[in-house]
Amino acid sequence: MQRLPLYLQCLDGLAAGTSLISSEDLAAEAGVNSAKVRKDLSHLGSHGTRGVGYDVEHLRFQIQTELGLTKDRAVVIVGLGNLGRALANYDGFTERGFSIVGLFDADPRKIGDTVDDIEVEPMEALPAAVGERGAEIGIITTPARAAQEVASALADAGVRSILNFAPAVIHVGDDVEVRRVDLSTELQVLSFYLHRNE
Amino acid sequence: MQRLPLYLQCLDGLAAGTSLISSEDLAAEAGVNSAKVRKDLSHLGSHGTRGVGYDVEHLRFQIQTELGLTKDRAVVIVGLGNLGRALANYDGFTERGFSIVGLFDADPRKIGDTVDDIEVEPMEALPAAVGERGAEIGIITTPARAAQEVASALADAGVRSILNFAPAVIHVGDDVEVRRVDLSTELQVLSFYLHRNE
DNA sequence: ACATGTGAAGCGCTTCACAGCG
DNA sequence: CGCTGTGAAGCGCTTCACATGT
Repeated sequence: MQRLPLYLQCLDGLAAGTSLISSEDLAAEAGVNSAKVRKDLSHLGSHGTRGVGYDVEHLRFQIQTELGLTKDRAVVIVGLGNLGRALANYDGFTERGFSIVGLFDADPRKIGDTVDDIEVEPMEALPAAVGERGAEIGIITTPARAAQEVASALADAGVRSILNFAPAVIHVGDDVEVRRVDLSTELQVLSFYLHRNE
Repeated sequence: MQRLPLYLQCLDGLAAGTSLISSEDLAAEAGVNSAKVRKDLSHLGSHGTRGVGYDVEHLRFQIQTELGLTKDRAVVIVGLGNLGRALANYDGFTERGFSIVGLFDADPRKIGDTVDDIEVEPMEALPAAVGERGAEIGIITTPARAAQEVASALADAGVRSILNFAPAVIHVGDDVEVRRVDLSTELQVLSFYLHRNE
């Protein structure tokens, strides 16, 4: 089901006039097999029209519903180095229904800075802020050494989903979903493919 | 083989004195099954010692060799918005043997800016720069609408691996490896899990 | 005794191929 | 006639379990 956001992105990239799309065309756009597309979409009870294809607008709505994108999600970011600041300013989040409701950093010199009109708060303010503002997702953009402590703090505060950009593996309870995005890992995988063809 | 960078990261995170590690311990650290670790490591002819475990330093060397991390890789970044600038400044790249050899942007106002001591050049300079500086990897941090054009330009210039942060699906020839990192997609997947438990 | 390395079984995802429907 | 929806086959990854080696 990790492909649904990909499909959504493909639908967004379609020419403005397109109101119908076949599984074949969507598959080509997404770079996957068309049977896979049909199976994925059938899982959401998506009734396309046989002989015609899928209604783009309806499909978009169904995917958004399945992903729980119909309501806004409150997000906090911990660690306002270059990456944290870039994410705080990233329009793509707000455009897709993710509201940033808090920025936190352990460095006293950064407290009080404003990034994207939001004030940076100290770590001590995190637990209360998460509860009061209903934050469900935490983004970690700290150095590796701070990542585990921050993850635990987020989990304790009630955050149930963590997106970890720190180059460290973090461990939390089973009730918290963690996704790891490591920039160096991505380059290393590319390096592997380059190396393979040498 | 996408797990090798993860293992490498776990090895980096180990306490300083640790010179031996069992598949069980490494698996726990990485959050995977221990049989998987052994199978992965056996694929690189990694001879651990039965009854003892793996030599951490030797293992690290073997993984780095397998990933082709023994030589530096030259990287160019296209698109110097917030994210591009954050990546240009990201120490993790240089620490792991990836050298940034060029920064490019289509916006004339950004040309000549320096980011991390590197000057931003216009898109027209890309083809020659990639060839002269031996760039093998291109990072795309442009808006979605520019991503395809930039990807094609990179491929034409001779780049064989692309890391795409733009929220768009790009299409290139089979001789170019593309990895997609979409920040919104990550949040959408987390949203799905949140939604699932509601 | 203990941990690796690995056949073999298991499992889920992917792909095929076609029946069913518009 | 065209495209969806889906059983069934295929395929690769994961996991088990144990023989092997130190």
